[in-house]
Amino acid sequence: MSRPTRYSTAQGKATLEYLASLEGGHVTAAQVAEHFGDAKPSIGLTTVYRHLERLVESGLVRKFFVDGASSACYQYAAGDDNCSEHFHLKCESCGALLHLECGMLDEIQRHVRAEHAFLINKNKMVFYGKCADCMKVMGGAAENAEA
Amino acid sequence: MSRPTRYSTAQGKATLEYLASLEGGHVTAAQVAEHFGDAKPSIGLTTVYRHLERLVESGLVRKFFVDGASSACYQYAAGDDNCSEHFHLKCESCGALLHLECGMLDEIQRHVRAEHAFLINKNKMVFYGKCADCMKVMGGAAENAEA
DNA sequence: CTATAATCTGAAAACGATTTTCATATTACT
DNA sequence: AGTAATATGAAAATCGTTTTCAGATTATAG
Repeated sequence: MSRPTRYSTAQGKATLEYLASLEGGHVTAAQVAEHFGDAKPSIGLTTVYRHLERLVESGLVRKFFVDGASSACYQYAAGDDNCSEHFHLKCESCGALLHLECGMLDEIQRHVRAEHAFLINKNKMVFYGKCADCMKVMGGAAENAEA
Repeated sequence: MSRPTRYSTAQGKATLEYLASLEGGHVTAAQVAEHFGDAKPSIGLTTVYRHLERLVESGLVRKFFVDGASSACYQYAAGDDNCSEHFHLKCESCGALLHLECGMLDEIQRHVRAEHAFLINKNKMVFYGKCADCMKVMGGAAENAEA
């Protein structure tokens, strides 16, 4: 039914390779298309979306939404190895998107599964809040300040 | 600068009261507008968005995005009382949006703050994964099935 | 109670991300 | 080669949200 394509295409490979080359970095569909603006196999935005969607389905790429950003973020998932312990923290004050390496999330997963009968997909975890720098700067009061 | 308005308006009150009447339920801006389609103080979508934004800023209402849903969700925040221990679980298989009452999230907050210098805003927490029913039905394999 | 200024309302237009359409090009398989 | 299946991408269509702007409402002064 949703058998992965039997066709190999230059654009598909290029897209995946580009994502993989980012070493954990995340990009939007538009950024991918822009990256291939001049490249040999130029890739249109429509096609980028199609490949990204496919890659997400196949588990090779992570897709997540960050409130504040207008478009989805895509990130190479490295076969789950360097990825399963790698989560996102979004600072609501300065807009920074930080990475969090923390085994504690496994405990949460275990707990929620055991006590609340829900199996968390850690890939999409995004926590919102305030980063260290912003905490220093604004003590604990103030609000606004989108980067 | 962002002084809350000194004006009281029928639409603003109606919007807040409607949210509050939902007892923890969440709605989209469109749903709010639709709800007031016939009502005495009919409220246009534009105005609904404006009031919701305001209510979110003032902390009376929670706003969160759920991947898969195309629009933002708004939920009465009840002055932080019945709300601070109330989080969301989104089943990626059946689409259900479940509620989670769990003190463990406080531990996470404490840990991430202490060890990772980041203060999590628990309001926006949304965990993705698979609900109990879907786990039963599909064992552990299959994928698709948006509700 | 009337005037005037500040604020609100909402229809319509603008926007921006994503999806769909569709004609064309590419690839797989015979 | 030849045909069918699949991929491509420009343009159009969607859809949620924001902006514009003229007209309505409310606050406050006089």
